[in-house]
Amino acid sequence: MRRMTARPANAHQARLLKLLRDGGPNSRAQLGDQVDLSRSKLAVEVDRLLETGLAVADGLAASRGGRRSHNIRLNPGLRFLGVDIGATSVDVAVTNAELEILGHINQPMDVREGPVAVFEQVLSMAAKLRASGLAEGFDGAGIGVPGPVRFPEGVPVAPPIMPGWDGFPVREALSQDLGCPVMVDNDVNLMALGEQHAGVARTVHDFLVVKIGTGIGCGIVVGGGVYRGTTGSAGDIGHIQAVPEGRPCACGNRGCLEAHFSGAALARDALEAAQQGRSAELASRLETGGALSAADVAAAAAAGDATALDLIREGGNRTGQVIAGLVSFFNPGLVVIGGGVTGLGHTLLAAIRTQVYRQSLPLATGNLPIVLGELGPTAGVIGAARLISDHLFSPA
Amino acid sequence: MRRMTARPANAHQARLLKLLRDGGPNSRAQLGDQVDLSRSKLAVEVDRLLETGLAVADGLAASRGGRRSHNIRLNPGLRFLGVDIGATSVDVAVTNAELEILGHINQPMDVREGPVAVFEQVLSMAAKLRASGLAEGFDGAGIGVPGPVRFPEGVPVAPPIMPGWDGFPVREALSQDLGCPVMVDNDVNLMALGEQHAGVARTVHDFLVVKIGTGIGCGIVVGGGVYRGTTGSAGDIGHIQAVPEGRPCACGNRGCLEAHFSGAALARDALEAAQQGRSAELASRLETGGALSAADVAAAAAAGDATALDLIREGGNRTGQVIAGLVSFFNPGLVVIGGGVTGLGHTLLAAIRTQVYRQSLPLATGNLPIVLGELGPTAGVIGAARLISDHLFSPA
DNA sequence: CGTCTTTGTCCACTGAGTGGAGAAAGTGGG
DNA sequence: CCCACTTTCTCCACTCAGTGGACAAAGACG
Repeated sequence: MRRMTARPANAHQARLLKLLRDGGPNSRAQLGDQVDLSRSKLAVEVDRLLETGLAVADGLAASRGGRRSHNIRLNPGLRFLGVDIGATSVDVAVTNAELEILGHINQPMDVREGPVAVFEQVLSMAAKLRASGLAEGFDGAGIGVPGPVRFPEGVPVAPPIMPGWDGFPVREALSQDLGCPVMVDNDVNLMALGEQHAGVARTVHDFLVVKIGTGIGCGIVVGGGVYRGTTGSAGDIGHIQAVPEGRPCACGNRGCLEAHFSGAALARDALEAAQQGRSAELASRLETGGALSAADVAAAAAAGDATALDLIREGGNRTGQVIAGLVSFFNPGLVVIGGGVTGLGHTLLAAIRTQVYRQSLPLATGNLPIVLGELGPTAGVIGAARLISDHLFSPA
Repeated sequence: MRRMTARPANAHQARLLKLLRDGGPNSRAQLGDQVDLSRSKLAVEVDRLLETGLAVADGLAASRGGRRSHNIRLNPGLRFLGVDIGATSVDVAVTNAELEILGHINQPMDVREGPVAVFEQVLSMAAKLRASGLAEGFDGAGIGVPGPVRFPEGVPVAPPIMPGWDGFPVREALSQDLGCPVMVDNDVNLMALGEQHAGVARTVHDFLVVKIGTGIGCGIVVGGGVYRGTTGSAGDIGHIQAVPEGRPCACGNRGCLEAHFSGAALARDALEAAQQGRSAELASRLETGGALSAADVAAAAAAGDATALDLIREGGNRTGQVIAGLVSFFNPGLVVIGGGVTGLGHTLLAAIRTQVYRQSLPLATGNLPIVLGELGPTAGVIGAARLISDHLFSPA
């Protein structure tokens, strides 16, 4: 199939494309109910979408008791590639134009191997998805990387955990390799977009997404759009001081949140506890696996291990303290907790909630849900697809 | 003079009004250079503004070497009232349509006396300004109050330092009393608007304004617009924990920034230092004045008093620590420090800068100016005028 | 005094969008 | 089965904001 190169010619068409993306197949009449255009105008714009191939007619619509109407849907052959590059693994997924995941692969990987090696792997994963018959090509791709990005250019800037990526033209390079438009963003921002599109944040306009993985980051959504800050580093909360004169951090300061609680810090703490004999559960896991990770702590906690539970609670308190500050400052309508450490589940959530509800003022917390993300590991790739579709479904 | 009741009929007129407000008198041709409209269309819209009396012709424009052009300016009879209600004083000012201050009064007052008493005072101050010939009436008024506001309705919600104001229909009541449209906002947001309109933040789109007065608050500007949060309490950073297990705060928690550094806290600390004999300078000032305020500490510091300097430095450190967190999170393009405590000047600023530059990541601080506000006590009233003018200069 | 430039005015034309008339295609009651 | 009613689609004349070119007015400059 030849890839789509058409773009909406005006704001009306862009609007319609987004409605079709978010609401699935719709009849002309249903579309008309949502866009406030005269039927004539609507018909013209829909016809143009059909002509350009962006949308197609698709059978009869459910009857509402009158002349039968044909459904319009986005071209079912459209394919987006969503790539979520984490610190230690990559997710690659294919979606259709409605951003439904058709295929999803996750592989371990180390970002520090540099962009060339990583992209080789990403491309081979994309090729595998294509080979399995899910796509004959991609109409666009969204990429998330674990560090700040100069968004307009799609270039990582001074990323702490991925040296070697600084200034690498990710967008340019991938666009070349894949032969389609590419957008690049911070992984946390994409997670926020994902939860906004298909997760818990569908109806909220101002919210925060805190991702606790190898590091800690925060996606900020203001007025329905991702806020990236002046230099693209907004949401970089891992290096907010959580403990005065606390542990030394890789960034050179002491007491950073990330140094006290994150996937990496948690694994270190667990190892120490196991070695010092403070937890039989963790020690036995260490012996079995040869190493400990956040997942081991989660399992130990689930098994009722007191030390593991303490580690989670203490980390939750620290995180909650920082989030409480952000809540006072930002007054969001929702806080979403996500990332690899989400496996710690409700113990973690309870600790965070306790801190936030205790430390922030009632006006800010009164109606503030603090919840776990709904999409788990797919949030990033859905957000990536959403990013590129937002771009492609806007007037050129 | 009869008050203006006209409003711009469309977005073009609104745009023109704002250009005239921000750029002063302009010829039709100069306006044309800025709005990207055909000369014909521009002429039509300008004529309508002249017809409705919102703008007037005003002499000949400076020649650019061709047919001479008449200047257009906003009606010089338009008057806005800016009111900035602080915890312990009120500022009331009259501006013209270009938001230049024509008259400004400041009086001490206690917000806790409640809205009725305060408004009585505000109205009498407004009457005094009117009586002095500066205005025959007001075309609109902006009001800032020291607490969170449900912005669309112009009603304070759960304001900690002004009990008795909760739910009071400020906008409604003042609109009745003054006989003109009124908009209400948090005082810090107005300060941000003021610095954006006429101060240090004219060219920045994302910035923070930290106001250190009786309490501590923060104005947040995102994409050129004030961000108010879900319930209007965004920027309420006074109750972020700055010192773990620190001083008890009126809010019920311990270690809040406001409990450790603010006009009120500083005065308490100074009093203690004077009574304990740790500062001869402060003690003598206490004896002379009978009480101590932030201004006394500023004076003592200027005189070289070590204890006063320490108080300022320690407060600056605390504040800087909190701001460092906000900078990491928000990645602003500028941080403005303002409020009553600004008198502490560069000692304070240096302490804050040190903390922020040390604790936040280079990417966020690399090009981040941290400066004192430019407008001092007029920032609030200018922001108030700006608020109502933005409202009135938008299509109805 | 004539030429060039800037500014203001007029007007025919374009193109997006509207809203009503009517046809097409369904539902449901008698 | 027929008829009244509803929903959907299509067509078309009409409105209206806005454009851009022609021309006039008014100055600068050599």
